[in-house]
Parts: sequence; structure tokens; C-alpha cells
Amino acid sequence: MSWIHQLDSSLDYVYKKMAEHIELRIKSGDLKPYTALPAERRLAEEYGVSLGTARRATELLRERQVVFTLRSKGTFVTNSPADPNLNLGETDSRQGGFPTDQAQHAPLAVVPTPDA
Amino acid sequence: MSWIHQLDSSLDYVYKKMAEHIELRIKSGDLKPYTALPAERRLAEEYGVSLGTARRATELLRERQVVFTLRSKGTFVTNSPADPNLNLGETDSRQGGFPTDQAQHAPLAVVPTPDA
Amino acid sequence: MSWIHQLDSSLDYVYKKMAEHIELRIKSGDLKPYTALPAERRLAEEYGVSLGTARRATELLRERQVVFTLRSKGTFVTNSPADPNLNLGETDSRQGGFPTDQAQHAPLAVVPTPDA
Amino acid sequence: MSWIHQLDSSLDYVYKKMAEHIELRIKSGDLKPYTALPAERRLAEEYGVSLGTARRATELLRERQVVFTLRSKGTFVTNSPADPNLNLGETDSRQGGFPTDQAQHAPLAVVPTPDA
DNA sequence: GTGGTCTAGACCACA
DNA sequence: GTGGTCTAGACCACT
Repeated sequence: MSWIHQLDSSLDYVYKKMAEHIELRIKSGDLKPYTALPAERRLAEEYGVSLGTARRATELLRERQVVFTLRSKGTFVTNSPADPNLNLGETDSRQGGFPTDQAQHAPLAVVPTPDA
Repeated sequence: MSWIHQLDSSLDYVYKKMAEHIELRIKSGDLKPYTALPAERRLAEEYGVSLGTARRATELLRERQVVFTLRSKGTFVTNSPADPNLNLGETDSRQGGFPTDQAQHAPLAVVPTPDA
Repeated sequence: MSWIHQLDSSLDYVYKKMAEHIELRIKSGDLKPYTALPAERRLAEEYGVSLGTARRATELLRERQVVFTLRSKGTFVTNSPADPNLNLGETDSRQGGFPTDQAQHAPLAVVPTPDA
Repeated sequence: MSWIHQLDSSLDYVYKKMAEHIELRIKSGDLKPYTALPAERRLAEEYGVSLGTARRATELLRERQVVFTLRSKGTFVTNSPADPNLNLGETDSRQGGFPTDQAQHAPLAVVPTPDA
């Protein structure tokens, strides 16, 4: 169990500090729900850290659900406190699964979707 | 003569098929942007798979930015193809917040880049 | 599909991630010196990206001298300078987990931290 | 027990702790670039966790590009520090591997964080 | 209620 | 042998 000891003895990670500061800016209202954070390169500049560090900071916030990221769109503040304009009433999804229903190792003859 | 390889697989994994099927439901309009997917336990039932597999499916969709997840709230369809009505801070596209309605509450302030 | 793990993490340039992944394949021995990379269209398919992105990836590798290109012949792996033969014999990591004794199924009573 | 205390605000998930500990072993030189980590089943034993948890740990490291995985071969230490701004005593940083960019060191004007 | 973590296995695909 | 998938649950944290 002592590996845990080693870990919490030194948690001065810059990216964590940075993440916490950003979180503070959010909680303070400086950054509001559904608005975009500054770009990661911008953040890196602002905080005087490398891009990698900035990315780990936003990654941490993402893990904490403080923000969410849409690729090539940006990183956005989660509507943490209340009332997301989200439709929690679930979509009318009456039927769903595969026509077949064993789900084991059967071939699962599902049509290949033209995805990317 | 080995120039293809390994990470690709392209096998019929259940979670992958499931994810693709859900993506189809989204593209077909069955599941609309900013509405919640059925809960993961529900999805597991619908598709006749274990919870873990259902979670892998939503995880894959999350990686593909087809959906995004808010802890304890649900998993929501991303406003996929182009132009999410998101406030892209620095990009000057100031208008439109999150979809459904953005009339009454937060003014959706443009991100104040507290720069220098 | 695991390259997607590396690719997503955040909003970095896809072509860069892709280039790095290809570089890993080279370093790992998957792609060997003086052999051709898959064609750019092939690469674009494999990674699920546009042709332009694939071309930027190989361009980046070309700039780094990891590969070189012969017009209408293909893109080939450079005989890299610091070839790192992967050490498959596992690191001398004799002890790992809990320095204490048993390390079997210690209950791992991890206490949730109060958080902030 | 109270031996676990963190100023850190994130939670104490086992897989996360485990990943961080492995990362520490890497940074400490116990596990070196291009060498294989112990197999996941082995890691699970060493740390006294289930296989799934061990896999989550390596997955996290993979996302952070601390390691990379070759299917049926193993999981290998990346030759690039996850966070170049981290100075853990002496990380023994003569890099020999490939030209990944981790060159630039920012001034590191760390912002004042209210806590800690 | 939701998603997230974790267990303790079994089996598959690749090498 | 390795990592990867999948099961069928239980429990935790948060809303």
C-alpha cells in the first residue's frame, strides 16, 4: 500500500495547479457554462507553460467533467451548477437493439455502416 | 510486405457494432442533437449486452465526438456535422449558445480572455 | 482502433498525432527501414482521415527525416539514426506493487479524499 | 485511515493511482523507454487489483502517451516525457530516441493558486 | 436516477 | 505468451 504514500507526498504538478485555477475562473463566473475556454495554445501562453502542460490541464478538467471538448471546435464549460438546456427526458427510443438478441459470439450480422 | 497492420482489426466487435448502430439512429434522426441517449443500463438491455459492453460503445462514440457525457446527467448527442451553436469564444462568432432555447437565462457571455 | 486513443485525448492536430503513431509503428518494427509506407490514400483510410491530413502526416515525417519520398514510387522509411530495438524481454522490474509483503489481494482500502 | 491526504482535488480512483505509480516508476528510471511494462495480468497481481482495473491504468497511460501498446506484444514505455515541465529530482533526461518535440521549455511562470 | 469504478472470472485474436 | 473483448454482477459519487 505504500505506493500510495509515495504518490500523495508530491503532488505539485503544474498542470493540476493550472487546472484548479481554471476551475476557479469558472466557478468565479469568469468563464461561464457553454462558453469556450481559450484555445489550449492560448492557455499555454497565458500560464506560461508548455502546450503539453496546458493540454494535461484541460484533460484533467475534462475528466472531472468541468469541461467537455468537441474536436476542432473547442473546450467548453460544463453547465455545472444547474439547468443545462439539455433534454433529459430521453429520446423516444422505443426499440433499439439488434434484431437478433443473443449477443454472445454469434456472427452478429449487422450491416456495416459507412462510418469513418 | 507487411505494410498493413494490426491496430486496424475491423472485426465484428459487439461494442463497435453497437456504437455504429447508435450512430445510425442519430443520423437517421431517431436520436437528436442535445437529447439524451437511453441510459447505459437501458442500452445494455436494449442491445442484450452487458453493461460494460454498452459503456464501451458509448465510450467509442464519445471518442468520436458523436456524443458527450455529463456525469450523473446522461450521455447526449453532439450537434454533429458542422456548426454547433457553440460560443466559440475568441473566434468572434458570438451568438447562439446551446441549442434548444437560449432565451431567458445566461446571456452566454463571450469568453473574456483575461489576457494581457 | 487503439490509435484513436492516442488521437483523441484533446484538440491537437490530427496529422501530428497520426505522424507520431506512424513513427511509433516504425520504431516498433512494424514498419521497417527502406520499406514503403502504405500509400497515402491507404493511410487515410486506415486512420479514417482525409487525404489531406494523411499527406500532412507524411510531410511531417519527411521533415523529420523519418521517411523519404520518391515521386510516384512511394514513401519509405529512413534508416533511422537512433534505432531503439524494443526490449521485449521486459524491464528488470523485479518488484512492483506493494513493497510490503503479500501484495496478493490486499483489500486496497483506498479512502476517498474529501476533494475540493 | 488518514494516511491518504491530498491537496489534490481529484478523486482517489485505484486505476488512477496505479497509473500514476507506474508513471513514477518510469520517471524514476525503473522502467525505461522502449522496454515493456509487466504484462497486464502481472500488473494486476502486483498491485492486487482486478485485470480490468489494471487495464484501465495502462489505458490511461496510453492516453497520456506515457506508453504505447502493441497488440499481443506488450505495452512499452514511450520515449517522451508526458510532462516536460516536471522535474522529479533527476529524471535522467538524456533522450536518445526519436525526435518527438519536447524541446521547448516555457518560463514556467506558474500562476498563483489560492490553495496549497 | 445517472455515469463511473471494480471484481473475478472466461474466451478470442494475434504472434 | 500478449493485449482485447465480454459477462454479470456490486458498489460509489453525484444530481
